[in-house]
Amino acid sequence: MPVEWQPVRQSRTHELVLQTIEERVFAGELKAGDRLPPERELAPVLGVSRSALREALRVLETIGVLVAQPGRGPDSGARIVRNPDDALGRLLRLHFALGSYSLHDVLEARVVLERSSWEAAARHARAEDLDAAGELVRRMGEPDVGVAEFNDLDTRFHVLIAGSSGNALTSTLTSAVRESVRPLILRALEETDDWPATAGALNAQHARLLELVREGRGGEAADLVEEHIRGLHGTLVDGNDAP
Amino acid sequence: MPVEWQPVRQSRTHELVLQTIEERVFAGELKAGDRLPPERELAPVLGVSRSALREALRVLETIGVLVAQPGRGPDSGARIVRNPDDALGRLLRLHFALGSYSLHDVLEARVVLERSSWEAAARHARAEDLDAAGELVRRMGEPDVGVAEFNDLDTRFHVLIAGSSGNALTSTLTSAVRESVRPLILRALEETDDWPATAGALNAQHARLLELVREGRGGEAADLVEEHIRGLHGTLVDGNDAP
DNA sequence: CCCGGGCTTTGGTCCGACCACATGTCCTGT
DNA sequence: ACAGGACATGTGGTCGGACCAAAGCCCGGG
Repeated sequence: MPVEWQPVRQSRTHELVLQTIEERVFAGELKAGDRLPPERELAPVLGVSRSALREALRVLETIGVLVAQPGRGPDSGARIVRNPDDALGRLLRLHFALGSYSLHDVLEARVVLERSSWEAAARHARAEDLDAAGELVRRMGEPDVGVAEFNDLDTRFHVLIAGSSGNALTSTLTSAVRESVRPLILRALEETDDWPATAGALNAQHARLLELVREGRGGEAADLVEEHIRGLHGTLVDGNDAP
Repeated sequence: MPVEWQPVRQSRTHELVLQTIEERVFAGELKAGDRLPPERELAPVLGVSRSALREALRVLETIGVLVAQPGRGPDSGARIVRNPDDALGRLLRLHFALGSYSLHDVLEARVVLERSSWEAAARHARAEDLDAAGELVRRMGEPDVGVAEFNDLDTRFHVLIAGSSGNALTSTLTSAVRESVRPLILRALEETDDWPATAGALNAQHARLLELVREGRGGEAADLVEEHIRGLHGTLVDGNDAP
């Protein structure tokens, strides 16, 4: 089998900086909560300019492993954090907009991830999460709720359940995937003929889902959430088509 | 319900630049393949310094929607691309190293994603992909294959099937999740007592999986791949524990 | 016609300076 | 002694200018 060659072009210094910082993370020398030295100190230590260092830090920031704050005091400077959700959300949103993924792809991924989430939630969800979800359902059921607010509450509902499943990774993925189609779903809901009826039907499924989870019937919840998602996505118009 | 407040701090100009570029992507004005104006032109147009613009471009680059090349000619400059895999892989790798996700989370996510991939592959996979996968299995079956190479081939095997499932998103996610535990799996394999036996057992499952896909028996393939993954992850030692 | 060297364009890097802001510090007035 | 405010300090954020390296383009010489 022919060996796969790939370009080396590792000349860019900010990538080298990035690599050394990543290595310290992999080695466990940098943990969440740790602070990096100030840019003006770290740059000469690494032998690079402040600009190059800053670009590396910016990369880490967009990945969600670093935040930076100016000023003085214990919270200032660059700190290692764990915030993958925003980063993953932006990534998927942009790539979905660029057509890297078709609507069909997103639908199937949502089904797979949420089936798993609901099944796990039926086993592990804490009562307070379910209560919060119930509150969201109650609010979605009020007659004066608008399309935009409904979409927002629906997102939070699904993300909340994913979070209560006890699996941080599938929770993050679920959230990001749901976010990536949020504008599409919003547009579809806005074009609904009979909005109150649609909202009522969707929310009835929400209530039933929550009920199933409360009773620990994960399998049925998984089936219902699949139906729920497929039904909603069926009304969406695809702006993209997979390459 | 209390309204959720969140800090505004939108002062950083590179984020504003990022926002305007993202808007053009969402509006469809920037598509894959398009080229951005040179930095020295674009920066004054946007009313920012070149540094701030560059940091925004760096963000887009780490998300995998932009590549930049110096020089002259049709391939030079900053171009919009669609390459989410590397970005997502780096993101998950770092966050796994930071302990954002436990090994259990990754295991469950792998199971869910790959079950779906194999089921879909049994329906959609092209013959050439299966032939390539067969070649990988053949190579993994040779007695002289080392641990590192086996790990590499195994990764490519699973990623190849995910790619042949016809779903770009689950393929990307599968690949990224598999990559995030690559070093862990490598270490586990290195500590195996009877390496040839382990390799043989794992590869027998690979061969059987491929056979099932060729025969279109997706459900059985899904079950077997779940067993395959759970078996392997059972030998891993967790360096992280979910927070 | 070919070919080779210089030119232009482009991103990559570096340096020095300044800005905004939050905090610490110290001085002063009561 | 205490409180309040003015000042110093440290941090990331921004800016402008300069130079470097590489990849194509162009033109002149053979």
